[in-house]
Amino acid sequence: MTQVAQVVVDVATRQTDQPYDYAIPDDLVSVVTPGMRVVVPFGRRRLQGFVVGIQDHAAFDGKLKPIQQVMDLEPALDHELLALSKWVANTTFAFWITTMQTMLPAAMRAKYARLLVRTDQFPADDAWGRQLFGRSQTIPYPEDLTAAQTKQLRQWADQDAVRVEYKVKNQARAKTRKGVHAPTAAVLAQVTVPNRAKAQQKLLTGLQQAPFAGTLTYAQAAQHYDVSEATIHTAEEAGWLQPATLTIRRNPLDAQTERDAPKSLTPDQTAATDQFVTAVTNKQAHTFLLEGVTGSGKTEVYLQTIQAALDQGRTALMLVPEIALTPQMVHRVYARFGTAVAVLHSGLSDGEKYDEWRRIQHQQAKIVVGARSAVFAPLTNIGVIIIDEEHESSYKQDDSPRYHARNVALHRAKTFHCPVILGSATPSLESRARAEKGVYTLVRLPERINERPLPPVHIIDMRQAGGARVTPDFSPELLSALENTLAKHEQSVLMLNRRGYSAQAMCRNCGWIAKCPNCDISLTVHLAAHKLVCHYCGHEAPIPTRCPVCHSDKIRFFGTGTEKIEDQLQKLLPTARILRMDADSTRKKGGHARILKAFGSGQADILLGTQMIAKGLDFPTVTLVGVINADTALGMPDFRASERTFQLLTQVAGRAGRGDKPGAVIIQTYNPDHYAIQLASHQDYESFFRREMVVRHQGKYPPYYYTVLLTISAPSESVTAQEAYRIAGDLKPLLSKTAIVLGPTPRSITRVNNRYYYQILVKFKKEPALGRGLHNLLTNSQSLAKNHVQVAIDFEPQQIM
DNA sequence: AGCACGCCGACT
DNA sequence: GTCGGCGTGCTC
Repeated sequence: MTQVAQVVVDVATRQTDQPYDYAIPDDLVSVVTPGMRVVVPFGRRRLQGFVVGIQDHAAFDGKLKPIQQVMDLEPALDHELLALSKWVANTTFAFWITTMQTMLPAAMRAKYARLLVRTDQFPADDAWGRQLFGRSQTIPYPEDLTAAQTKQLRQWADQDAVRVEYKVKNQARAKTRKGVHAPTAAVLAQVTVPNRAKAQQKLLTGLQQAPFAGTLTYAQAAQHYDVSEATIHTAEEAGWLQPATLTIRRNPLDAQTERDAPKSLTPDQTAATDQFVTAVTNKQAHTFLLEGVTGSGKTEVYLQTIQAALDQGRTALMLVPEIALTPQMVHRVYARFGTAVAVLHSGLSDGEKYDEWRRIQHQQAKIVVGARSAVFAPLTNIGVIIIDEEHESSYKQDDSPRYHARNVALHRAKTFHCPVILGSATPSLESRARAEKGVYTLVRLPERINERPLPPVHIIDMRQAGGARVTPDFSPELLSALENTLAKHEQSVLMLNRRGYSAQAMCRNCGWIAKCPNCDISLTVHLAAHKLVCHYCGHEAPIPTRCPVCHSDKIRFFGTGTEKIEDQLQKLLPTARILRMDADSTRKKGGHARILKAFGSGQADILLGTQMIAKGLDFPTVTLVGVINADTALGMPDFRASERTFQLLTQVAGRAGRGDKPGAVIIQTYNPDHYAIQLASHQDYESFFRREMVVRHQGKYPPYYYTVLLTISAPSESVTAQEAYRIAGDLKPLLSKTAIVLGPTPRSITRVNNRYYYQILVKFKKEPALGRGLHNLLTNSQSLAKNHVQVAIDFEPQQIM
């Protein structure tokens, strides 16, 4: 009886998004397991694929090709993750292969090499052929061949003089070090070393007096016995130490971290922890919404709940926004749980991520802390899942697979029968509304632990301040507050809401504006690099000295970029040391942490930056927080604009005066009466929630309605529009009367990278047939592929623009 | 995604 | 007459 494996192949297209049947060779029958990565022939290529099932009969009635090799000794995805990958693919309209790849560390994603091999038929006298191959039998397939060369190769291929081979490479490799096994006393007793070999003798007596167990690396052994690594090597050559290969963890975290003990809890914290622990113990797949202001001690509640899960022999998963995954935060978890913690964040190299992933898979790590993708950590027996700052939009991935970590967490929790804790000072409306309906249990931590009052918040009306303003961007109030803070040798943080406010180059004479040739958007001026950059496609151009239209030399810059604000500020406060933190200054690896560290150690007086400084920043030394333009987000045509503004301002306001000195917050705005700004200044989440719910109800938006955004794009605008209308037309008959279809409309920036984008937004309450319908619509649509049309489906999009 | 098969314009 | 353009269709 032949065994047949169903394999999903590494080709992410709609046509190939299905399992293919492969014969399992006899010698692999006992090895091949669902969840394993295998190499299979596909057409004339060789590809990586995932085994998703094993059967004794093929559904395919052609000749089956055999699996070529297995890439794993144990399945890369266990049963739970395999099923989860299928579920995520279905619910996010992604390809199955894409969701499976997403679950693995980057180092485990296949790399393909195309090789050219010459046979003994290969003509020895051909000049180009000799140059091409040199002495090698196999070479990488040559790039950029001329037409004549391609033809020559094809001819040789026909004559069996050359053949093309495909190789699947697995880059994942544990890092190893040379080491030695512990020798037995019996072996040591028999060793003789010459008298003059002082180092050897020292090592030998050392080993006899203080033997070690297991294995040590060369370096460890050398240090331990105070000899050189060469001495260890010599002993190994002499044969009385046995060589060993040790797997090294690339990311050895500060092993010296001092362990801390659980802190005593306030009555509120105790009540919350008790509820969570009960749910862990009773294996309830229940969701809690932990609503607690900044400084109310949510983290301690998390840590003690995790401890309870560990005590019951279970594991824990804790998600944190990437930006909040700071060394301080990570340190806190280590201090409590030591090496049982694995951390997954973007600062790790691929190799380090792979090591952490393996530690989790091998159950050496019981607690996983990480950003969005850590929700797929290969934990088994999960006892609790925590999502901190649950309102953060970064939990939703904005390219395929467009999953929301919160939804994935809820699904895994059901599988493991464990509770989910969603924590936030400003919960998303979706979550807070579910708590209102009793779907989630609302748990509150209303008080700050040290009862430190919230800093006073001043709202500056920038419409009024017009005449008095020192510069267009600084009100007198903000400037004098900055001066005072500087005089007191205290630190300030200034936030600039950059969206839509980047510096542009314009001709004062004719009004010409530098635009991107590939996108419908103006280029942004980067003074430091002295060039124009498109933030959408990355196109770069030099800053012109003369206008290309009227040839005048009156090119000026306008708009408010962080760079420009920094210049203004430096002129206004010549003695201030200003540190700028934005996408440009943090691009390099670790740039973010480096800037924060410099500021934390007092190397600057003012930290100027974009939204990223509102989050993951915790410096007790900061006494003034200024927001230069609070309301740029409010002008966005997005129903979440108010929610975002409220969350951001509430968060920023919580940053001032965390230490002993009182703080102050100054918010400059053109909408001083807007409820999001008013309520944020009072940190009044509950009122904001009630108010915003009314708005959402009237607008038929989440949480009252679900949304699905279809984005249709193609290189031709007419094709894009035509397909968008066709899709909208096909969609409407599938929907009930309560559903609303908006669009198609061109996206606000219609052309990006020479593709045109149209959108359709569907709002609905309950459409059981919609998911299936959308799938069918795309699978059956032949015209799409033909016209290079791409359709992206985003369930519950975070950005609608 | 690749890769091949297949049917129409500018070259040896 | 052939080379080669990229439209169309398949990969277990």
